[in-house]
Amino acid sequence: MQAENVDALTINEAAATTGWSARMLRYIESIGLVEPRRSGSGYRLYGPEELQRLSSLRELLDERGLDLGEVGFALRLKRDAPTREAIDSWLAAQPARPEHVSAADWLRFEQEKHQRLLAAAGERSSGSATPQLEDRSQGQSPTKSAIETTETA
Amino acid sequence: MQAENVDALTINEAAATTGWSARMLRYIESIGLVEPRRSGSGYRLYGPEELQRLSSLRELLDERGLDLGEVGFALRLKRDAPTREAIDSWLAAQPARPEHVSAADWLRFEQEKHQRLLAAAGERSSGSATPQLEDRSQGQSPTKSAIETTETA
DNA sequence: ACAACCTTGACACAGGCATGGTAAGGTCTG
DNA sequence: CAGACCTTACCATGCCTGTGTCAAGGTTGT
Repeated sequence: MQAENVDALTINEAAATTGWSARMLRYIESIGLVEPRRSGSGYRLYGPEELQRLSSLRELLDERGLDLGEVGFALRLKRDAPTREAIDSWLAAQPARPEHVSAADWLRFEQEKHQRLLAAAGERSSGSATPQLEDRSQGQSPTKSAIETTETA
Repeated sequence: MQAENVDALTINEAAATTGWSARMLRYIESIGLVEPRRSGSGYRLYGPEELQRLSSLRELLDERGLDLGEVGFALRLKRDAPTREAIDSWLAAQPARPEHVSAADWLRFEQEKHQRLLAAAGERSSGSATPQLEDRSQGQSPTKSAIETTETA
């Protein structure tokens, strides 16, 4: 059979044209990033799409500083909607507390949310933790609220 | 000074309520996933938002099987639009090429698309509202996340 | 003043990632 | 058929991650 590999390269040819080593091409396949089809006798056959993918994969790593695991993660994420949403929701809470919300209000809101967490987390540790840095003072310091990270300006 | 830490826990208290060890809280901070503010004397102060974030971070790892690097990657992705687009474009080529399109044609199309992306990425940096993940202000597509974007625009 | 807390820094260690190499054995082609 | 190519499987290496622990030294509340 010599016609099955039209438009496809074997592993060393693919390596030569994409800049990966044959070893790495096998590795990349093993982690699910590229899946070349196989010839009848088991040879890997890299078609244009695989070659394209491998080239841009290389750019991703070289120019963007990613690693294979990260790309693989993105790939998995693309397929796994629940995890994707979980991540999105985590990210949503992450860097930007809305600037226009007063820190105090926002904090109160968040605290409420967190209260449940604390309760759920259990107070089995209530005696041991010696919470001596608790909110014992409610005096309004003339400056601003306890959180100065937000300029609230 | 005892008023600066209103509504905030020190590291061991935070550890007790979030299920992480103090050691890990420092590590998590070192990789940029959570940034507690500091007291005047340098103590870490974990407010409700940090506690919330730490708790859901734990869920992400325990229930979703992620690791810190992956979450950190998602976070970086949220902030780095060019890389996000590069990944999106890579993913676009990934799972589903319409079976009826000749690989050669498809490759040509992808290359073209890639060209545009590169061009666009080059002259970005003056762009205004870099679209954030949760930035569904006028959402027209329901669940759009960092890695989902590329349905053949 | 003293215990209990906090800080940074370091050593350690298991496991995973990214690579290369090598060996034993099929496949293809001149 | 022989040589060049492919396959899988294993061993090795260097670096990174996640985690603990210990040390020397500030901070804090009673």
